[in-house]
Amino acid sequence: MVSKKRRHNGGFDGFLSPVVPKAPRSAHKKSSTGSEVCPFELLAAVAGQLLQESGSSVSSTGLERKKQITISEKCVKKEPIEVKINPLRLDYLDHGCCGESEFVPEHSNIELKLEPPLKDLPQSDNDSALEHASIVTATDFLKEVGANVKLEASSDKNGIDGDLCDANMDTNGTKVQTDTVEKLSVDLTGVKSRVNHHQLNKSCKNAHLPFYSDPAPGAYFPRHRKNVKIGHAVKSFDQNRKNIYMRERYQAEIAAKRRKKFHHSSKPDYVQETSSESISNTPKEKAVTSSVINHKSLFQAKDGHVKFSIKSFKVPELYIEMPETSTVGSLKRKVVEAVTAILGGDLHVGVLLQGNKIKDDNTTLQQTGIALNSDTLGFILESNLPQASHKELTLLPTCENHEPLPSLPASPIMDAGFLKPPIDSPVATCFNNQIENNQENKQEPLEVVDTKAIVPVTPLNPEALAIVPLNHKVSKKSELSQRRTRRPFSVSEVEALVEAVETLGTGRWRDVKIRAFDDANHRTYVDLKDKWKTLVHTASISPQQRRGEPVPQDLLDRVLAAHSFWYQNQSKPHGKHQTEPVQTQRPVKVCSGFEA
DNA sequence: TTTAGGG
DNA sequence: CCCTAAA
Repeated sequence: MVSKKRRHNGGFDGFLSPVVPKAPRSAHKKSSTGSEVCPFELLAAVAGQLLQESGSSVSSTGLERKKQITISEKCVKKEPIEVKINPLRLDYLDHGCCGESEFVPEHSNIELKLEPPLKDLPQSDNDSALEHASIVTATDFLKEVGANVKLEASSDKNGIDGDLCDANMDTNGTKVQTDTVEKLSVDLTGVKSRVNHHQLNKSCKNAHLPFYSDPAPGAYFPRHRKNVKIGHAVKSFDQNRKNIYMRERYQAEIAAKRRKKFHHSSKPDYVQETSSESISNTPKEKAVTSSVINHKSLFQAKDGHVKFSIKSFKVPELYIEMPETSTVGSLKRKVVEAVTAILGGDLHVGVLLQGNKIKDDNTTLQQTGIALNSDTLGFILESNLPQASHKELTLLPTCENHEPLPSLPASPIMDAGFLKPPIDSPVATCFNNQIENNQENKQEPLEVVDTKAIVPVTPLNPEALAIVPLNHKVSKKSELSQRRTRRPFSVSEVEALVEAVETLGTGRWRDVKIRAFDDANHRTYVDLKDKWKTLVHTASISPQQRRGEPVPQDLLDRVLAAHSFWYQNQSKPHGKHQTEPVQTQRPVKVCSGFEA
């Protein structure tokens, strides 16, 4: 590093300033390295201890567990263990008991995610430990909600369906409902386990999410305020599947950051995004690219009104043809393009009931039976087909449900990934927020859907179409989550940059931007700063090592001169008139491959 | 939001 | 280009 910096000044015969170390303005250099602990180790440790505790007695306190988990989260920045729960209470529905295939309105969401690096991780030493780890997380999570959770771990994979619902009541008499069937997948290097959260029906007083079969008695985690049994089964799944990641906050941050990137852009690209996706029972799509996102729709019926909460849409079938020699990256782009093309235009939504598309837009919800077949209701995005059309939206108006949905997660963010629900049927409907975020996947992570963004639109007037604009954004959204396309600086841009830096210096990128790239929305001051950095580097290496469009040597010379000059006169923003002596002193070299 | 640097 | 700690 040091040598690198010196190099910048070295080799330049113009102004050789004594290498005055620039006062680091930021000290983030190594802040977060080294001390981190392998997430896996943490998991294993935590799990191990828990196992012990649970095995020996019920003495371990929730606090202890929590603490440990907290620690791991802290240490493992990149592979956080996120747990989130969104308890909701509904008073309208009274389901009998929950069969797995039964669709149950979503009252709460339990989301859990373990995201260990699939690779690079030391082989886990103890499968069960890992498995427990995941359970623990869930437990902890539930605990926070004030629920008493009992978990039984099982290593067998069947038994997933059992009585999922016993009701549950916390000691405080608070009902905990988890009608959301959650599927959790955890891939722990070699250990593949899957955790399933089953629905807890509110109607039931005691919700039990039992862990089916369990060879390990020690896998019991009592000691919580409420009783919730969560079924757990170990299963293997393909590598692409990643874990569900749930921390809203985390994602929100990321999303926010993403947006930041475009703050210079004249258009509000980051506006809203909706996600594309669909709901359950739509006929299976086999398109290679079909990015089926998890869909899940909340369906509520109450006093003559119907509420819909669409969390995701299924993207229409897409066909993409590419030569075998195409790169995965190109495939991804292709998919994005295809999806964008569909979403880019006017938005059309198709309503599916029991797999059949409802074409008569004038039919009432009541007539279609939607109110009674909520579990087979689905929505699908459609391309600009003549037939489809906004009419479909009238559907919403019909239901007149203005009421904001209860407690929908503020930002149910989910990434669409390539996730093939093991069961591709109605049951899938119950899965909630499954997230697949695997870069290796060819599936393009479609943006998440914010239920709130959609649902509110319900109104009975053209307003509904107001969503359309959002959708436009949607298409951009997918772009947002991507790396900006590379746009090499042209020689003229370089020249403008050099010119600006010569006069403004190297510590006022904002000004440089305004001065020379004010109209170039795609060039942020950070970009300019970066470009300058590369220019300095380029200028200090031999021409043979340079790549890309060659930059005139004279420009590079000016770069070095300016760099040198400002380097020694660093932090002298004021001298408004500091002519760049650089120019003057600049050794006019004719290009040549000197350098060194 | 900007700056400054590492990735 | 991206990501982010600092300022």
